Amino acid sequence: MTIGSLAKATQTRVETVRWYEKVGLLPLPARSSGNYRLYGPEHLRRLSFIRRGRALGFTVEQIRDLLALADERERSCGEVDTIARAHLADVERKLADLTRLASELREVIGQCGCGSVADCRIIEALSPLGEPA
Amino acid sequence: MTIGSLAKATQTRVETVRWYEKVGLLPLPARSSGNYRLYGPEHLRRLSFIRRGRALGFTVEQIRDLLALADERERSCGEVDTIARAHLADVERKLADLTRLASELREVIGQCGCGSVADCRIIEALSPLGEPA
DNA sequence: CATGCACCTTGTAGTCACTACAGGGTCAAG
DNA sequence: CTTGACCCTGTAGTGACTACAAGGTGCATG
Repeated sequence: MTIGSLAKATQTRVETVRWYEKVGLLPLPARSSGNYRLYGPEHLRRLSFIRRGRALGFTVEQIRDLLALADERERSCGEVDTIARAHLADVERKLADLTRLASELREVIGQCGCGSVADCRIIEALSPLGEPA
Repeated sequence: MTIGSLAKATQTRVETVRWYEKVGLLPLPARSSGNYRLYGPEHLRRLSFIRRGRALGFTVEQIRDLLALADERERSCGEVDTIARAHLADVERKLADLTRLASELREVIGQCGCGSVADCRIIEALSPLGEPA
């Protein structure tokens, strides 16, 4: 399959596929007589793995590690577990931050009577030292 | 005050203060005889505004808009409200995404019996088409 | 056979909000 | 007079792509 079909099959942009190749996540594919990249089912599997990992929020470096581990099939799964748990902890931290942030924002917005900027509560809330300008 | 004191007072890095100046969020300060930047209370107020906005997750562009609006004090506060509500909607979307993601991750991790990679559920969960490698 | 069009190629530069130097200058204390 | 903390400008790097520019390939249609 060409890069276009591979991209479509994995919901990826063509440029992104080439970028994964450049940073070494995808192995170099065969080339056609006209120098087009030609991919097989192996590439499709690997790219699917990468995309699923990205959708779960793993960084490219984490995915690189996971791919390397996945290739050593007899090895213990402990490191995989460690990476995944570290990532979950990260996500949970972000979740807590965002939750706090959303409630602060809701509070700020709720106070806006939508009069003039001079007595806008939102602007005031952003200016802890007094009026701006 | 010098850039260092301003930075300390607003919990900002010196480089970041200079960067805000470069992108036009902070007005050019006076200079000392030795070419040091010299800031007054006006700069402190403005930088506090910027930092509080960033802490609430507004983008630099949104803050630029908010600052411009804050300077027109007789204007209606509607646009400020619009920006803030758009941002809240954004945050709530991210929150929903992260929540879904965390529960997916927890599920994947929960299934890991920590045997060998060959039958690791985490790796399997990342490979929707079958085994990787 | 020529033309058009979709697709492919390489390479470079841009995004966002900083961060990290390198290579120097300034200032106050000891 | 030297040390050390601070300051200056400018450039390059971060992550994970995205967006071209300038050109080549492959196939269908006239």
